[in-house]
Amino acid sequence: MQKKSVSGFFEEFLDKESLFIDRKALLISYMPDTISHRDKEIKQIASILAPALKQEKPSNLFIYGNTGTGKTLTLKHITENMGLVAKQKNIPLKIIYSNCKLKKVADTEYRLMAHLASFFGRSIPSTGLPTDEVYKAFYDSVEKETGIVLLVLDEIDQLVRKAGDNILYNLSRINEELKQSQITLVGISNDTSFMDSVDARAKSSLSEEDLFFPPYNAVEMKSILQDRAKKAFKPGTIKSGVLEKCAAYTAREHGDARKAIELLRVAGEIAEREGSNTVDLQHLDTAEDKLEKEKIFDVIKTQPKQFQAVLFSIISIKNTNNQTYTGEIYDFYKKLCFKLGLRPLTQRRVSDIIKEFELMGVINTKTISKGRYGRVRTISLSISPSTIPLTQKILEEELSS
DNA sequence: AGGTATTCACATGAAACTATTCTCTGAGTTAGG
DNA sequence: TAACTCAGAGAATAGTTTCATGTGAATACCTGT
Repeated sequence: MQKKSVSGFFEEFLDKESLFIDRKALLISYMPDTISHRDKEIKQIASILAPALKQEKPSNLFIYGNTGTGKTLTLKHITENMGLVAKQKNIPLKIIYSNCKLKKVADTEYRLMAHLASFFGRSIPSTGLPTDEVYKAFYDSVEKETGIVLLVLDEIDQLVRKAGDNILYNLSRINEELKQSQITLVGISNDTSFMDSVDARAKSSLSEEDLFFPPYNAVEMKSILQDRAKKAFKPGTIKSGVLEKCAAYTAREHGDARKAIELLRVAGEIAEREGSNTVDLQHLDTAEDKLEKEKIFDVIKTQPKQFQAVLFSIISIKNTNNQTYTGEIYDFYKKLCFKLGLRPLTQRRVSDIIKEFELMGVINTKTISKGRYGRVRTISLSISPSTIPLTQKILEEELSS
């Protein structure tokens, strides 16, 4: 009996037509062949980098723009093409792409250099060597390369924030010493004001050209979504209004196309699981909800206990009143630690943890001055109210385990 | 009334410390010739 | 004597603590009218 119903389920599953033609087109890793609404930027970047094909060193380039504005995609597109041309015409051109945000890969000076050296076939231990040794290894291998080296550092702001701006300075100085080859640095940054914080010396030697990627507006976003949807879904499966809403929602936030596409994918998956043969607005709403929950649960599960305790404190206080301050949270947190037998951290540290939660997008903070009554950081949750009780419950479980 | 000075409650920064992970080096040990 | 083992020195990193300094505006306190 049971067996039959299960096999029936599978048969039905196979019979059921999928909504997707190609789900891959909605994944973050997907590389479309053409990039829409970035013609101007593509042309500019290409003309800046083109000298590399003539064995002349292109200017260093910095690209700014919010997440999901197509910076990385555009640059990958261009460098891939350049690499192809170079290969065809036998031009020595080495393109290195490195994402500085990846933990344990390239997020410190040492690791970045080690990672870069690994592109030249040098393997460097993850620790134990002095940093200048690693620099030398990288320098040596670049020197052997003889030609132009295009060094693309994605999310370079993360690296500089963590490791200081002398990395930029050092990198720019390597060029002066290189005889056989030259490095061109292409930095990609999500933080628009990032260059302001960089040391003037490094800035003058590095930031020779820069380019800003504006966020997509709702119209552009819609056309991007349409392109992707055409590739990913069968014709006619998307109800009218879905793409519009998806575009409007994300354009309002930050013009983050990545998020819009992910939203669309999840909506599609939900619709398919429900056995619906169209994706409609209701699926989009569910998807939005689901993504938010996933984000928060992911944060909770991956953070250490101290972080969980702080978040739990924030949520617990938020339940009773709407505005909280660091001090109030810290008091609650200390009591909580006592109850849990946890050694409480200093307020200084908790203050940082709260800031990190903001970066993760779980809370919103704003520092305001209340005059005589001090300067405080007001904290509010950026989770939708419906998720809060569940979040609290999960936190409680995590903490007591 | 108008202007300065204080003061609160943290925020923010810098440096130093702790613990852990990893490499490298050289002394001591072992086994085979 | 060559190969092996193993402790100790040195590095990098994450996560924190300690100490120091900064901050914005509501109040307190003057001052001269």
